[in-house]
Amino acid sequence: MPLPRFLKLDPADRAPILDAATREFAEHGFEGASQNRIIEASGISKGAMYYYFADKADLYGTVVDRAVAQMLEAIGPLDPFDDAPSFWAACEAYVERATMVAFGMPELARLGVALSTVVFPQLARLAKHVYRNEAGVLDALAARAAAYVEQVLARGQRVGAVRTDVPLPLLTQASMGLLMALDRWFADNLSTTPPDELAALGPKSIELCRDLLSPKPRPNPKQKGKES
Amino acid sequence: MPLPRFLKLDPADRAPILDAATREFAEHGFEGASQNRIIEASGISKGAMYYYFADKADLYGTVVDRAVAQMLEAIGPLDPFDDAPSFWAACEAYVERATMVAFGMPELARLGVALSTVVFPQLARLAKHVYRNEAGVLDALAARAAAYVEQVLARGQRVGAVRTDVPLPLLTQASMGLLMALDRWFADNLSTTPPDELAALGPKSIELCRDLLSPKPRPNPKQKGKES
DNA sequence: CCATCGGTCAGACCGGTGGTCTAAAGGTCC
DNA sequence: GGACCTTTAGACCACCGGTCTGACCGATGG
Repeated sequence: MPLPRFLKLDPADRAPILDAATREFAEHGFEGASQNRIIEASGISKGAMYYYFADKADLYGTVVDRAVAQMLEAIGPLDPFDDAPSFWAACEAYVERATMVAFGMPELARLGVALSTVVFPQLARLAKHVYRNEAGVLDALAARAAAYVEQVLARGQRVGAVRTDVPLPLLTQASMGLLMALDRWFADNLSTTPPDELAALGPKSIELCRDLLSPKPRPNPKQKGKES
Repeated sequence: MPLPRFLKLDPADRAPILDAATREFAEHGFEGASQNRIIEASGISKGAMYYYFADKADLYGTVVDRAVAQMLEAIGPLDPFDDAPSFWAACEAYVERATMVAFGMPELARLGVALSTVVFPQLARLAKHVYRNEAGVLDALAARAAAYVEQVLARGQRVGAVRTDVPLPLLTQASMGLLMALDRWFADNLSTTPPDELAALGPKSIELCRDLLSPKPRPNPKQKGKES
């Protein structure tokens, strides 16, 4: 995303700029961040900044990309699986790892890339009407994540762990929405809920996902009478 | 939210200000909207504007409040119900009405208050790290909507339509996340999906909600072995 | 040896932003 | 008529993201 000149820079010269920008964006968000402050903090001139990056959104995109790459690398790939139970076990483990990573690098996470945003965003699209979309940066991120989740669900379908009676893209959106909400709830209630209760709720939330996503035996799709 | 002086104003004097602000916010979002343009369009002076409203966020909050009130009134209350099937029927009808309303007043909906945001937001909290939160305006909205959904779910629990094995606030968040995602998907795919397919998907999405929220018969919570 | 060249970058500058402030006008009471 | 409070106009402020001029630098070649 940055202008090619920036990539030709010595990494030791690149880092302070991205670090300063990361700090500023993490602290104030995109709109609230001051390009001028970043310039001052990174010790380069305004001319240099606009020589390396097209504009503020470009800088933000570069910063976010770096952070996401770091987080994804720290989380690692989905464990292998070959049937429905192992699929769900792999998902549970992945989410757990992602949570740990997010807690391990809170500044990165706060970059506008809360855990939920990295792993299952769609956030940008949701927010589009309210907030300005940082020149498509988050859209791209959301699309990437959606593609990833969709692929995971497709693999889940192949081993019979995920329902096939709903269009996959819709199921993907639904899953991301649910996961985001769950994630959010845990983040919000971490400090106010007793740890043992919280621990019990982890499996519960996986259960919610399974209830949503598992194939459902429907007696007769044509009939709709209520049976006690 | 506005300063009390504003409320003492003749409604005929209030309207043009709010109308101009609504138009500007709907078109450009909060950050993108220009206070100066609103002032110019509403025909008052800058001094008057800051005499009536504390700041931009205050004006935005007032505008949003009015729009939400209009939408909620247009949607109406949840139909009465007395058992699980009638509960789900009432929910389906409500969502359907909400959708119609949102389509009927797209400018209002686009105010930053997409349907999903009015009815099941939590959006603001999600987006907090990325975007600036318009001085708590959306937080308040989200809290109000969450309270409403939670109350509906509690009533659903009372008639046996909603599971009780998960803390209600968590279930509320989860529902809102799912509903938001579904709503979003429909909004996105409205133009590119054949109408008949879309019509078939409406009930499907209600089915997803039911799968998530219905009480689940669990054989034995202590045992965890996989049975083929 | 010097002129020129592209690449790099410093910082003055621009229009626009949200928000403040002064001072005058209007309304209403004694 | 004068005092007092409310309302209003718009100059003004600091800061914003972004542009642009021109200084500086190392490489090239005549």
